Amino acid sequence: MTIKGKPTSLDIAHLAGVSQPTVSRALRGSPSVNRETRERILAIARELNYKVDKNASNLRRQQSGTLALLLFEDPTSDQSHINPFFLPMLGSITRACARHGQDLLISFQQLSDDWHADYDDSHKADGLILLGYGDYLAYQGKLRTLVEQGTQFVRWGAVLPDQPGISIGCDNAGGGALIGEHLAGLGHRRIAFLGDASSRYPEFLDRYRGCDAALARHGLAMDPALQADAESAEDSGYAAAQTLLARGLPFDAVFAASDLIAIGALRAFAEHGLRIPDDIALAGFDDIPGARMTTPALTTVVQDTLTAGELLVDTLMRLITGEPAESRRLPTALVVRDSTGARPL
Amino acid sequence: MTIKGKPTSLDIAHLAGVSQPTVSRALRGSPSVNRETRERILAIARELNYKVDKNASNLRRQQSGTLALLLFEDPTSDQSHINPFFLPMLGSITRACARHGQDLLISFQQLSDDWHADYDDSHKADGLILLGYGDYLAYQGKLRTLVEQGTQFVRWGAVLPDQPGISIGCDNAGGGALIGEHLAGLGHRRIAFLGDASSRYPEFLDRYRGCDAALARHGLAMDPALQADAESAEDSGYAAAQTLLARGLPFDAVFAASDLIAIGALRAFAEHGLRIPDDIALAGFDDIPGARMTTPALTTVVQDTLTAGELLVDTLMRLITGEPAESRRLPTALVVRDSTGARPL
DNA sequence: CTGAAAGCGCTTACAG
DNA sequence: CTGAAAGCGCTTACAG
Repeated sequence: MTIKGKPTSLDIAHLAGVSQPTVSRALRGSPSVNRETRERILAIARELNYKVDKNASNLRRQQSGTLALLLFEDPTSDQSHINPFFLPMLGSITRACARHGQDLLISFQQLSDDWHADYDDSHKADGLILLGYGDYLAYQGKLRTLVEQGTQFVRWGAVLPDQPGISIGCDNAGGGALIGEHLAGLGHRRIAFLGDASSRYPEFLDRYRGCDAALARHGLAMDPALQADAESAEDSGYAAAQTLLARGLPFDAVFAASDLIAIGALRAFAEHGLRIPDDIALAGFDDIPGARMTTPALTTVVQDTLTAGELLVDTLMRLITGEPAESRRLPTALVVRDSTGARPL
Repeated sequence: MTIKGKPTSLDIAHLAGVSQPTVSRALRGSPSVNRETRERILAIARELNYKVDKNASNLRRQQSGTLALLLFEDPTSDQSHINPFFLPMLGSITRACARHGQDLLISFQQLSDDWHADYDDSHKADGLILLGYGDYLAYQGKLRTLVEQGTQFVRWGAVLPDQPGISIGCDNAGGGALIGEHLAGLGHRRIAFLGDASSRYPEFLDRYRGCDAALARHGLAMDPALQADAESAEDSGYAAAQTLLARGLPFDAVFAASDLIAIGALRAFAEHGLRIPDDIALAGFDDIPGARMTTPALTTVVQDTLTAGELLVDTLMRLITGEPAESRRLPTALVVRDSTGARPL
């Protein structure tokens, strides 16, 4: 018997001398199929290299077996730039999906797009993973829409009390405290902050506050006059450092809200003849791959992106299957390198 | 009329007072639908936030409307590492897919997996994009299987004459020549090569040969005794540099087959007290984001990854729609930084 | 220009 | 343990 095109379960049924539904049951491991029958069917399926047609299966079961990953690009950066911080996360997300037998659709979005009403409605995905640094207020409304629509989603970002949906994030305040403790311990007093420390950027805000809290334990405090807005991009960090320098206020250390910002600031300081860490100590956040390669290498805070990716997928699957799920904060750790002058160069 | 769950085309048909097939035609912009009717239907669809069910549509049309991106991970590196070189390409691929109205499934694979028989057979994707540095011989057989199965695919990598399927790659020989010309022009004579320069790694081999050809124009040649195997990973580059140094042969410049290899080599040289570029000039290939951040910053060859991503998708779509398509080599350019000492530090 | 009919390849009650 | 039947939501000839 020759089969034109890809084999279907009906082809296998004919070859095995059973009905098509029996093939379906055998393939899905239903216990109500006779062992011999099942084995015969499986053997034939293997030989024909049969694969269940996902479209038919999904249509019938009214689910998609796929998750969608929406990566929000920084609208300011040129389109070739994806925050390298998300790279290892991407890896662990795809692996976690594979473990759950889910396919992963990936899509890059602008915060302004109407991504909130596509994947779910068209049955392309059972749930959404939202990834990206960005202006929180700009998309909070869309998150609310997702909740109203009953769309299942998890988001990487700051874990806030009043927030729509479930978020997985790192302990930003704790990470900020690590930096504050480190800098204060090195004897620095006037610590500048590069990054938007407002409720628009809650992750940065938490890092700022955490740092401030740590300083308080040393009788110090962050000075709002030493804060300059920046979003997580090199150019933005460069500009923020320029802004800070232009103010002419003294400072002896800088906490950049992300490594990308720190790298931009490094360039600005170099252009002004400022030596890091001799003149100014500089710390970042994220521990992106490039953080070890800068000169001097960046002191920073590492987040457990591998666990984060897995948790994101696991949590979304729980949501989809109706199991209880909750937001989570993951621990952070300090990575001391040369840019804070804590170890001999 | 209240609709339970997501609206279907039948819901819209009822509301519009037409048959369900007419709704389908109107939605797909069929010219044979009366303008008024179409507009009425579209208005209702918009209001209900109706989206065509992909599973049903794909099942009926016997296609998937999605492309699958298979990213091959370096089996030696720990699982958190994706070659950063592919990051901008990933971005341009997803954007190109969106332009073509295709969804993008992403999956990380080991070369050893049997990815060659899954996406296509289960109708999950209409075509495959294969991305990754790796041992070519290890998967050439699988490429052949894909061709035999009639699976549509494009691959990023060396463009070779006798190769199964279609490849998009950069002009590796041309890029290698740029490095050879640059190093010879700076007066270097004994140029080592870090990278597997065999037919297992045809991209590296082309870079090696291109460099050799450029040297020939200066009365020089690559010396096989100064070549050490490495695959594209930092650790592998570190090890290769150690191997090279252990041979005790003199050399004044090093061409690393990729930036990752160069970065590993940088570490090895530093440990041996060798200064770059004073003692040894070092050049890489790829211009990954980290290449500007090393100390000294890496001289390297940049590939047009943005165009590459687009071309990969465009070519695959041509294959799927049965239009003529062919392999292509994209131009490269030299990026001179500090590691070859060509400009004052 | 529109409708009635068929069918894509599955899964899942329902009988037996 | 297995089969006959229905149906998931579309698209596409085929009539009219």
